Amino acid sequence: MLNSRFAIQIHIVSLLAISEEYITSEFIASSINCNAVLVRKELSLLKKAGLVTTQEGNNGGIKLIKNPRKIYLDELFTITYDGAELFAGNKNTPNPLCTIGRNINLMMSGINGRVEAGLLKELHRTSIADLVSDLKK
Amino acid sequence: MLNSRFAIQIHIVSLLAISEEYITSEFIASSINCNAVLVRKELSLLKKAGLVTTQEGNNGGIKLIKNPRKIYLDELFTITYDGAELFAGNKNTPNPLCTIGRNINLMMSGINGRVEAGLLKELHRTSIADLVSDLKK
DNA sequence: TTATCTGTAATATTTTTTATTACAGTACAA
DNA sequence: TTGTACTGTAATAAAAAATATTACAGATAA
Repeated sequence: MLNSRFAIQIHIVSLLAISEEYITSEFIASSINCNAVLVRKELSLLKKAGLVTTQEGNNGGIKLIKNPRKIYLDELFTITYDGAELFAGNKNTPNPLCTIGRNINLMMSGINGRVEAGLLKELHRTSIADLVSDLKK
Repeated sequence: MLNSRFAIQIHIVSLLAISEEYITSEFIASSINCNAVLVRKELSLLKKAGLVTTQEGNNGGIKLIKNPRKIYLDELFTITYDGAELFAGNKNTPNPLCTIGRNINLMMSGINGRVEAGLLKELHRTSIADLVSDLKK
């Protein structure tokens, strides 16, 4: 199973999408039920990507600045795992004296590429607005 | 990143596909460069799924019994991660008092379902025969 | 000027993954 | 019929990754 970062980002952005004003990272963390530092780390990436803005100091917090209709899940996925080669698997160096050992990393990298491209295409079909409108029905 | 089980299965089956006779789990493990017990665990699943046969005792080992042209990567993926909800992420129980907290698990489960279906479709486009014929070119 | 935020680093804890050890069961071959 | 070389699997240990905690500097509103 993947780590929870992608799920955390979706949670964060969904929560922001239904919130009118600034909400705090502690509030978000208590909704997710995880540590607020994890939330702030993801927020840092979301901010860098231009999805949210933050207000430091008293009564500060986080606010969504990108239209949730235009936030597709592939964007979040890319923000989370960019360049990670999620499906390539093994980190051990395979035996170069074996035909498969010599080639497996390239094979896996190819598989990873095709799979990831398909994945992003699928994720692009759903926006945060879709997700939160579903739950309002 | 995912664990290495999917990569290990692909490695195992590819190696078997280019081998004429029985090969041992130790030999496979040395090509992958991982512990032989991990290999045997995957082999146990591959055997259950009817892809390989094993011969115990001296001079024994493992042999492929399914045509590598008919072994598509989605089959291996399913054998490896069946029912794991790979993309659903977080295991913590989210806050049921929050609208998003109440709904996130269902949302993620839906996303997981769509993504996984697309993934399997993509993986079905590549067979083990494709993989090993590529590397022979 | 105090209380409440963000931002981030450093560290600790927990969980997952991988490796190791051990040994019973099988079968070939001398 | 006995030694050797396999599979199969359980139990445990070690390593790595994920998550949580603590700490504190900097910002800002009241």
